[in-house]
Amino acid sequence: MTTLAEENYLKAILKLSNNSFESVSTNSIAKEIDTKASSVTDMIKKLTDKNLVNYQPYKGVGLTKLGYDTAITVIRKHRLWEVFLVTKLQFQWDEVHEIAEQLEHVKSKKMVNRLDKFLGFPKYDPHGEPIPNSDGIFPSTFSKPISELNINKIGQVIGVSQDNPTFLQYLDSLKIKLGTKIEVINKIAFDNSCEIKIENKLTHVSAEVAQNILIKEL
Amino acid sequence: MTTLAEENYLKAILKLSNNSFESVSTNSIAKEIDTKASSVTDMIKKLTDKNLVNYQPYKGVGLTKLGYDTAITVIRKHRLWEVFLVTKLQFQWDEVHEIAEQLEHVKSKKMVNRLDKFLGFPKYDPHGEPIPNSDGIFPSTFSKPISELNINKIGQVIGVSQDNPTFLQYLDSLKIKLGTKIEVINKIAFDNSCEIKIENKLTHVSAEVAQNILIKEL
DNA sequence: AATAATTTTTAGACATACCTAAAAATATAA
DNA sequence: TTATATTTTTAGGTATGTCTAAAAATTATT
Repeated sequence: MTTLAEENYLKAILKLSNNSFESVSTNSIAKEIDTKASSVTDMIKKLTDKNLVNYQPYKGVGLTKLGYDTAITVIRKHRLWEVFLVTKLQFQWDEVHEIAEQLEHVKSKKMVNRLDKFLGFPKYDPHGEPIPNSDGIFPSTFSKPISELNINKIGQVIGVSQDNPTFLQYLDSLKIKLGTKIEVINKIAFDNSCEIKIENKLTHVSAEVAQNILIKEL
Repeated sequence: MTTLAEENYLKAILKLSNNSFESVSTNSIAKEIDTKASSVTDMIKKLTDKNLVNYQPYKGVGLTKLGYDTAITVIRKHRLWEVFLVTKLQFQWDEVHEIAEQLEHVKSKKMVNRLDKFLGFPKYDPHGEPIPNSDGIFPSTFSKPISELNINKIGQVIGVSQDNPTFLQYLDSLKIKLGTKIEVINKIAFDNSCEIKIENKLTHVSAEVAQNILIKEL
C-alpha cells in the first residue's frame, strides 16, 4: 500500500520522465515537489525497497512497471475528479486542481471505475489532459491548441492550457466552454491570430488565446 | 488546520458524548478508535493546545465550541459522501462507510456545499443518520424505525440501521429502497411483527426487520 | 480507612517524512 | 589535468502519531 507522500513522488517522476521509464535527477524531483534534495534521496530509498523505482546512487531514478502503474492510477483519479468538480459541481477550470490533489489519494478501485462510468467515460480533463482508462491506457486521439487546427476544420473544446481567471472570464464572454464546437475560418500569418466561428458567429482571437484553447479535432 | 488523526479523535469524542459537550473518558476513546490509552492522552494534549477540547487530567475530555463545530463538519462530509456513493455511484448501503472515511477528510468548504446542492440537500444518509446543514444544524424531524410508526401512518424510507448484506438483499426482494413509502397496516403484539403496505401490496415483516428500517413519518 | 483493582499518565522508543549541515561523488572550466 | 562548481548522499535532528512498560491517581472492595 502506497502512502500519500509516496504517491506524490511517483507522480512527479512520471511527469519529469514524460510518462516513461526514463530516469530523472534527484534535484529535478526536489524542484517539482518543492522539497530538499536530501528528502528526495530518503524517499527514493523507500520507493526502491517497495519496488516502485529503479535507483542507482548519483545516476537518477526511473519508475518500475509497478511504479508506473501506480502513478497512472493516481493521475487517472486526479483527472476524473477534476471532471466531476467541473461538470457536476459547477467549479471553474482554475479552481479544481487543489481539491483534486486531495481526492486523487482516496483508495477504492471500484469507486474510481463507478465514477468514470457516472461521468460518461470522459477522455480528457478540463485542462485538456488525457485520462487513462481502467487498464491505464491513454486515449488514442490527442488534444491540440486551436492554433494548430487547419483552416475550415472543426474542433471541440476539451480544455484550456492556462487557467488564469481573467482568461477564463474572457472565454465565458466568447461563449466558449467545454464541448463548444469551433471552426477555424482563417489564420492570420502576420500575428498568428485566428478567425473562428462559434455557433455560426464569427470572432477573432489573438495567437495567445488560440494557443491556450485545447480541442480535439472532429 | 486539523490533521486527519485529530479529526478522527474529534469524531470519536462527539459520538461518545452523544453529540454534546459532555466529557468522556480516555479509555472509551481508546476503545472507539482502536488505539492505546497512552496514545489518547498524547493526542488530547495536542487537541487542548489547539483549543479543540477541554481537558482535566484524570477527569476526562469534552469538546469546545470549536472542536464541536469541527467534528460536525467532518460528520456532515462523511454523510454527504455516503449519499453520493449510494445515489450517484450505485453502491450498496453496506459498502460506503470505508470510502466515506477517506472522503470526509477532503478540505474545501465550497466543495462540500456544492456537493450538498448537487445531491438535493439530503436530510439523512443511507444509514438513516441525520445530515447537519452548512450551519451545522441537524434536521428537525428525526428518523425512527417502522416498528415505532402507528397503524395507518405512512413513512418514507431514509435508511437502515443494520447493513448486513443478507438483510439488504431481503429488502431488495421486498422492493424496499431509499424513498419507498410504507404504510403500517397492523402490528402484531404477540411477536412485534408488522403488516405493511408497499405500493399497494401487503407484506408481513418480522420485528427484527421492522426495527432496522428507518423512516421519516409523512 | 486501608488495600486492591482499575484507569490514566509519564517516560522512553519507533516509523514516517521532513529538515540542515557536512561529506562525497560527479561535472565543468581553466 | 587539476581546480572549481554543482549535484547527490550521509549524518544527525525535528514533529507527528503511534507503541510498551512503569508510575501515579482514582475508584472499588473489604
